[in-house]
Amino acid sequence: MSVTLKTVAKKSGYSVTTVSRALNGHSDVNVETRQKIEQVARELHYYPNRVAQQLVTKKANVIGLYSLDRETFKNQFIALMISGMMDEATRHDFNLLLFTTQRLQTAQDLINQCTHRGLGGAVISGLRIDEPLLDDLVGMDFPTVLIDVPLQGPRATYVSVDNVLGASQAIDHLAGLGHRQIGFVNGHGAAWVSQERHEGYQRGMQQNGLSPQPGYVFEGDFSKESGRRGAERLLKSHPELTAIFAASDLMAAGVLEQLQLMGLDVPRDISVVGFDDQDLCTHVTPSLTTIRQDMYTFGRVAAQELIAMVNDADYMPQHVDLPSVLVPRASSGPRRTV
Amino acid sequence: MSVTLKTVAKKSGYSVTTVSRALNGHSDVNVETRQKIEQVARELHYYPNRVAQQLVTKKANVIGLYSLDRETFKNQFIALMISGMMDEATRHDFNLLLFTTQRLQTAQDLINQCTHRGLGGAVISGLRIDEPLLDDLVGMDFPTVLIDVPLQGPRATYVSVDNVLGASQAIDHLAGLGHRQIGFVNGHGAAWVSQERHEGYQRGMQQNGLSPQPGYVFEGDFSKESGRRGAERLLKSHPELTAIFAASDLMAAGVLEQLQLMGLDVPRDISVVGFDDQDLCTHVTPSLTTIRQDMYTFGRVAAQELIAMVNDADYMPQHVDLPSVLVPRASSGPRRTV
DNA sequence: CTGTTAGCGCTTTCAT
DNA sequence: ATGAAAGCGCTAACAG
Repeated sequence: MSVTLKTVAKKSGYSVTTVSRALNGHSDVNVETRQKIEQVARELHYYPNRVAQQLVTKKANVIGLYSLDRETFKNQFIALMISGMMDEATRHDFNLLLFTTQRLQTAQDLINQCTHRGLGGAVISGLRIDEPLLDDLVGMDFPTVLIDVPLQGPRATYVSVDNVLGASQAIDHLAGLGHRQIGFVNGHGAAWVSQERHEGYQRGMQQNGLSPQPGYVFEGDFSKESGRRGAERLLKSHPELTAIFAASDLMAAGVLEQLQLMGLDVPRDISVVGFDDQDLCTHVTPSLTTIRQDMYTFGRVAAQELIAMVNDADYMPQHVDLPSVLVPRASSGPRRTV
Repeated sequence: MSVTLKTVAKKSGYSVTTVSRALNGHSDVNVETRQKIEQVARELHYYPNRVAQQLVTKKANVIGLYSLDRETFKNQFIALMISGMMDEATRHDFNLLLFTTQRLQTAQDLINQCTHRGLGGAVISGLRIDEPLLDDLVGMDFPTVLIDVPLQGPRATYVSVDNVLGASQAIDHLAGLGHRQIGFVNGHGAAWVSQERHEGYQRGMQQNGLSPQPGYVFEGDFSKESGRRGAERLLKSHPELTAIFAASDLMAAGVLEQLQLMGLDVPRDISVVGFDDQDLCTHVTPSLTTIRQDMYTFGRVAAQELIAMVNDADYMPQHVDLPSVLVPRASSGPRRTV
């Protein structure tokens, strides 16, 4: 049937053990022997059975990705992250398994599910801040990397940008253009990044000598529709606003749409800044100024940390704050001089 | 260490064999015995070791996705497809493994790589029409489902929309609006869909009594930039055009941008229709009329066919033509009456 | 340097 | 209805 170590052993005249060692590059094999064996293996199109390998070594060259928030699957966010993870996994000869579980039960169940499938560790994205499982995860002896949720432990870490900084960069940019009344359309509170960006908004305002009024803040849910509602609501109650910062590009696109519907010109009448730097920034009119976070690198770094943990039980995982950078485009401009 | 069948056997007082059968729902186990065993298993938080299971049964409840064209990873296309595959896989208790291999060697190597990793079958997306491996794939005894590449065999099939029809729908729509000079910005020729959509364009023109001039066709590469170039080139040589059909939304977005740059009003001066119905259709201004294909369903159907093949060696895979539907939006309108 | 032996965790004849 | 034994394909001591 399929060609196994035994087949190669028989054909080459060596024992299974020797063949195994030869093929795995152990040093205690005669050079000629190795060459002969490799030759035979090639002729036979031998591929090691990873399943059997895994069973005995208990080394799982597989990492998993739990993408909990199905909605994010619709945007580039997750696709780029997967792409980054795949690249990094390939580099280390790891495979990437995708999980669809919408809701994670207990940490222990998660870990069982993983280990018994031969997973060495998992990246978890889209976890809500109020998830009880979160606390349990720290103590467990199973490598995890969270995306955009703060968690640090001997076998757990997270990757994100400094969202406080990112948001304040947006405010700095707007303040630098002369804006003083700046509204904020935030994502929903169950996301850690929302809390952080909110703080960044406040801090940014204060740093620029502006007073962040509570009424300037609208809590959306990262959807485009909520961006529209946010813009409408904010401007209705605070017509003095000359700029709006949205916590995601998609919401910013909604803001843009609503403003134009209301007959306002962006950026002449009012400026808009988003967050993420997805492709849609260049599709909308005017093109969207935003705070860029590189999701591809998120994926790479997450996979990198995870694989390091899987490969070395003593590896101390590092939290990585990726850079957030302002990308100025056409949607932000100097404050309208009344 | 971890809890295995043996652990459950010991604790329950039965043999490993019986425990295995009980847990796998075999009928030759006393009801009480089963209940006791299940009870113990639950207490112990027992999870079967899938790796060991796989090794012995050789049944791999894992399907793979080869996404060959890294570029498509950046758009929703692949993300939605993965989402659909994940849902379908979960329904059947299958897992989804992602492969990053950019280039596939021979069909045999592909199959070896898969089977030795415990893959039951694979979905392949982004395969070029000139790939030599394509022909070999038909004869192999390894379940494959291709995306947008025609291939039919006892263990292989493909899913796509009827691209000829889809493209002709676009032309019908434009012709119905009175357009007679319709340009076509196509994707690169290495994609099967390009050939099909080109034919659909031609057929659509003929069906509407219009003569498709070769000069009305521009070959792009699915990128936004190529859409811009296409629009520029076509209009420079054929200013009589009153409509442009692009073989992807992204290219259509480029077309839109270029037209506006040239001072043309869409749809008053010229109409634009895209293909895919990605989110960007509603982000651009004016919103983009397009031919919708549901990538989520692509994924579901692909996984479904694949899993059917994996589970049943006699299953005759079906080619599935998903519907393509015209989604009218603001970028297409009646022909300008000169 | 090479081979023998054991065993990873599970399923599956084959007895009982 | 239950258990003993063999083996999936591989690696890892341990001898020699």
